[in-house]
Amino acid sequence: MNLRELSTQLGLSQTTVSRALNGFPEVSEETRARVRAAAELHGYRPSAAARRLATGQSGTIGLVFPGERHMLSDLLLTEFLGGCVSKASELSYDITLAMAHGSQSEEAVYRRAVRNARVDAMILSSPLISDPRPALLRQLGMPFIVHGRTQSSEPYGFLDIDNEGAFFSAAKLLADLGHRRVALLNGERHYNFAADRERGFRRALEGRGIITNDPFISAAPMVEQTGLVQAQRLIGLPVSQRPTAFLCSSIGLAIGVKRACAAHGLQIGRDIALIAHDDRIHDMGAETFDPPLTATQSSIGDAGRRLVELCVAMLRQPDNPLPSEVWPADLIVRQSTMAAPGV
Amino acid sequence: MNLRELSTQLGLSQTTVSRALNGFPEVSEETRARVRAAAELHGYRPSAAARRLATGQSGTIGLVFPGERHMLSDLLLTEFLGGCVSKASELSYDITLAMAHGSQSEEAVYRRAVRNARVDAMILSSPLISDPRPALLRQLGMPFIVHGRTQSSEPYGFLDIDNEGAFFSAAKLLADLGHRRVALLNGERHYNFAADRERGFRRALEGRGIITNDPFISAAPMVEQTGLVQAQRLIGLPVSQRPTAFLCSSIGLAIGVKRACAAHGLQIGRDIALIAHDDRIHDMGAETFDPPLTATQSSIGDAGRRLVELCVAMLRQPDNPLPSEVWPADLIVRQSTMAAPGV
DNA sequence: TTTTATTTCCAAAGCGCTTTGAATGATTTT
DNA sequence: AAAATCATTCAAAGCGCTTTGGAAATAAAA
Repeated sequence: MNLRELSTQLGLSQTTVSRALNGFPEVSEETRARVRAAAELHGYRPSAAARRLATGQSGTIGLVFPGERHMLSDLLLTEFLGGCVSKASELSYDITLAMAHGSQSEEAVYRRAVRNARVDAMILSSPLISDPRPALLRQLGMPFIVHGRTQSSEPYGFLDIDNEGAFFSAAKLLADLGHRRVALLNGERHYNFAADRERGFRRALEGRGIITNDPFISAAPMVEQTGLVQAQRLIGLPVSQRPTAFLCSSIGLAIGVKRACAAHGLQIGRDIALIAHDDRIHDMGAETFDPPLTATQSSIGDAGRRLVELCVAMLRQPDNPLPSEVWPADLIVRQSTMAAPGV
Repeated sequence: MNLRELSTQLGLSQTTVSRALNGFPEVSEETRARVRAAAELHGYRPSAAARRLATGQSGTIGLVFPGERHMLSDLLLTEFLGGCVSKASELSYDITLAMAHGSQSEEAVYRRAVRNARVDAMILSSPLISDPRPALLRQLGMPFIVHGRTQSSEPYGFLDIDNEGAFFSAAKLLADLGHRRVALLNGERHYNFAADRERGFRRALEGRGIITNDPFISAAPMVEQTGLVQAQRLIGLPVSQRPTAFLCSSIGLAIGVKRACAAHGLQIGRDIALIAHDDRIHDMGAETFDPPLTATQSSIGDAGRRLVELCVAMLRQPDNPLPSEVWPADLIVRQSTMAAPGV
């Protein structure tokens, strides 16, 4: 059942039926109701393909799959994707994934996506401090929104969490608890979020005479293995020099830290204080950690949902100012933090 | 630059240009070359939307995001998705994700996907032993291919690995090594792959007087936590009754088993034999396990790639017989297996 | 009553491609 | 030389929707 059939059925023109169905004002409520009823009755569904051709909109948002892994570590990716897809479904948008393949550069992926015009907009994730993608997409005329922020002179829409503030609060808590040697297990340095977190960390501790030397800061993929290795290295230091507290950029890292502690007979929350950022990954909640983990938290799934929402809003009202949301990441104090030994 | 412009440029009809570009035989090689050159020169890209409308094909393959988590555990999902997307890119197909949202049943998701006709075909993953989806999609007239198999009387295309054979070989190896108490840590029972694996396991051990009692078989989400809990339970048994070997359906489970062993001072490859199925997840290779893990292996990423390939082939040649590929999962013996104690 | 808005609806022109059915000219065959 | 065959090319009809620019009918204003 297509539009023509439906309209002849109703004795109306395609124009009127189309407008009735799409909520245009210049059609009387009475006929609108009639049209709606008939559409419902005959199970009429407009053809996505025809609409796309006519409007030039594809009803699709693109997402580039990270080529190198642990770029967005896998668990984060799934959770984020889940959020995007679920909100997109609600708004009857599609999410399509692209990926750099073979020898193709990532830039080529974006160029191809734009050329083929199969997506109306793109979501950029894991932006680097200095990321070429916003400039590229703007130049190509493809609308986009960034999950996170980047150092860029040109304007762009984004949704980010307050990484600096979160890590400032967390580090400050540790300082207030009397910790004087605090380690930061962070993500890789070229990511903007990692830089923000380190800045918050330093701002809270510096000027208090608290050591924030390089050996106490790691910047590496945020996986358990990294946490284990780095914590082992730090715990292996002489007792008077080793950190009494760890601040981790992910729960995965925290798991590694815990294992390293266990291997040394140290208990989290008694011998070592531990705070991690909690992205609210399914089945990896800070509250189910043992002991329950003090954490800065912000749901990456919700971020995905909201990004899609913002993206669609951008497409529908292109004249609105670009979105720029910064979500707080509240510090939830649980049992993994305690006063520094000897305080 | 669209087809009309290009064709007037060339002094040819749209028909000829279209056919030249799409490799139809009834156009001379000379004009084909001319057309190609001109298209290249002007950077002509056919409009996906127009093509979709004209052909009724969307150039898109759909994948339904598992609503409940650990259905396809997250890491597997990412790896699988990565494979699908990478091959789809090569074939210039798109992958779009759908998802059950809110109160919607999963069936509704499929129905909606079909109604909206935004995908040409779908890939079904993680089929249950008795799965309603193949019947549903066939009835709705949506082409599909299954990653795995299911108990179904009606025909369907699929790509699966030889789960039964793999677990038969693995269990047989353990038996040959003299193990008499072997535990199976499997995925949840309603999944077809889990049933296949259990069957292979039993076939290898039964009739050899080897215990395959229920207490030695677990069927639960294939995550580390499950491995830890189940192994702790089993290792907690009196020494004369506890298993001397574990067969795991995933490396995640194996990690849990190893942790349980470590807690009991048991060493994999010396005190306890361990074999796991290795889906070749990035950064989780059996060969980097400590000790290197004896494993049945088959890349889930490659499976994703191949499924897309088969799917596209199905669409292009609808008259070909339905694909039915079963990949072997070779048993690679490494250092985690040894003769049973006292043999 | 005539004029002017206002509301409601319509015909027709795209959107850019594929594909059917036919025409043209060149080549063979009779 | 006429008829038949083949290799190329083309004009035109969709695909199913949106949207422009009126037109008809009704209501309000003069």
